[in-house]
Amino acid sequence: MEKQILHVDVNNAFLSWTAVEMLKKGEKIDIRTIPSVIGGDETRRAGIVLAKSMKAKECGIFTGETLYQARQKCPNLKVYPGNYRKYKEYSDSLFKLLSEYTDKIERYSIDECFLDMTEYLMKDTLLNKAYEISRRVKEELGFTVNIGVANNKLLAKMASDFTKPDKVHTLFQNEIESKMWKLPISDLFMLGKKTVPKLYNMGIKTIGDLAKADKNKIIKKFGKHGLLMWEYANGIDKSEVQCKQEKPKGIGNSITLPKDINNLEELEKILLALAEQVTFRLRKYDMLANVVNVQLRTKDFIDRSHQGKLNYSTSSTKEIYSKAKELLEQTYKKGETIRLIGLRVDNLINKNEKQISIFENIDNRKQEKLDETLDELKAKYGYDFITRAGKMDIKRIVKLKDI
DNA sequence: TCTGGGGTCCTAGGACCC
DNA sequence: TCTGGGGTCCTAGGACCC
Repeated sequence: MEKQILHVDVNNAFLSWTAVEMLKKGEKIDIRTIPSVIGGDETRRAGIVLAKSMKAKECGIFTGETLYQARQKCPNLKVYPGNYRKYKEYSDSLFKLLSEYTDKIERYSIDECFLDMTEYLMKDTLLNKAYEISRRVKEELGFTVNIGVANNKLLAKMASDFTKPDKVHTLFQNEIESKMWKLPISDLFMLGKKTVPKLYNMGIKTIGDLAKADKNKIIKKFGKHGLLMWEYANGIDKSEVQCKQEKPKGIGNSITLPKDINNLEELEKILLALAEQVTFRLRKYDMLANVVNVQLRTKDFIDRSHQGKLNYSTSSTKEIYSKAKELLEQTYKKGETIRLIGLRVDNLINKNEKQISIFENIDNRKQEKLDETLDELKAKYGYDFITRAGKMDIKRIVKLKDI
């Protein structure tokens, strides 16, 4: 039986949600109606466009570009900061509303959901449900969504991306040719800025060109990714809506430093703060890791990373930090000027799947216990309550974000 | 005050083993 | 002495997504 899929995508999510929040607080101007963007913090050297209004888009502003460039394009642009805690609340409210329609729902990102409606349609049509959802979200939550209606996830996602805002679009099998094949290749999901020029060089400019291209030739040139893009161009996607919230495969935190750093000692201090954040999140999932990865970005935007394996899995701040420090020393070249530092842990397992390792430091167990106790205090009194000695100065550098 | 942060998956090449 | 070759694990880096 054919699947009945909806893809719900919030229009200009961060900007819309900020607009709704401001209106609630008595603001007269709806920032959705003026040239405006949500931007990162320029004083922290994170000044990029995170979301834009339609008016800002008309000026040629795009997500990801610098606020500096955005202002050049639109001198009267209004820039507002983001509020992730609030965004999570709005995201939750949307998810709650959508959950009334089906249990088979996948939270694809903070502002996108896939709904498998196959078993939940009764006498109504998929399209009617889409219109109902669209209307209810607008009336009850105050922001608009685009909804894609199709028989698989890929086509639903492509459909929700057609014209915006506040639209419902279908993309059924018999509409692929008329609605999708005429689109430029860059509009296809999973075709990024590196692949598009390569296809152009092969004379493939539209999604239709790719769909009609020789499958084996595409596979030969692009490997596995080639097969995927050829299938997508033909509207083929067998993937299921993933209802259950999957455990993460890895957890990482990174920070663009407010000022470039060119010595190991200062980097180590930041690394410790990152280790505390990363392992705190790891323990919250009741998981352990045994791969540690340290990333550096130089002032010239050159990225370099080193990873290493532990002989056992752990969530201990001390153990992870100790390995991370070792990796940092391998990665950092003396005197080099660093813009960003990041720490990730990978190869995660559930805490209860842990095997006893002969390599494990007995101290590790005690450390994990200590960490747990500290976590409980953090949960009770707030993340900032517990601080390691000598960490206060780092606090001003690494702003602890929503955890 | 020009370029975020959090993820997933894939690939190429080296080490190592038989 | 004419330098195999398959399999696995590991690492660094890249491409893509929101």
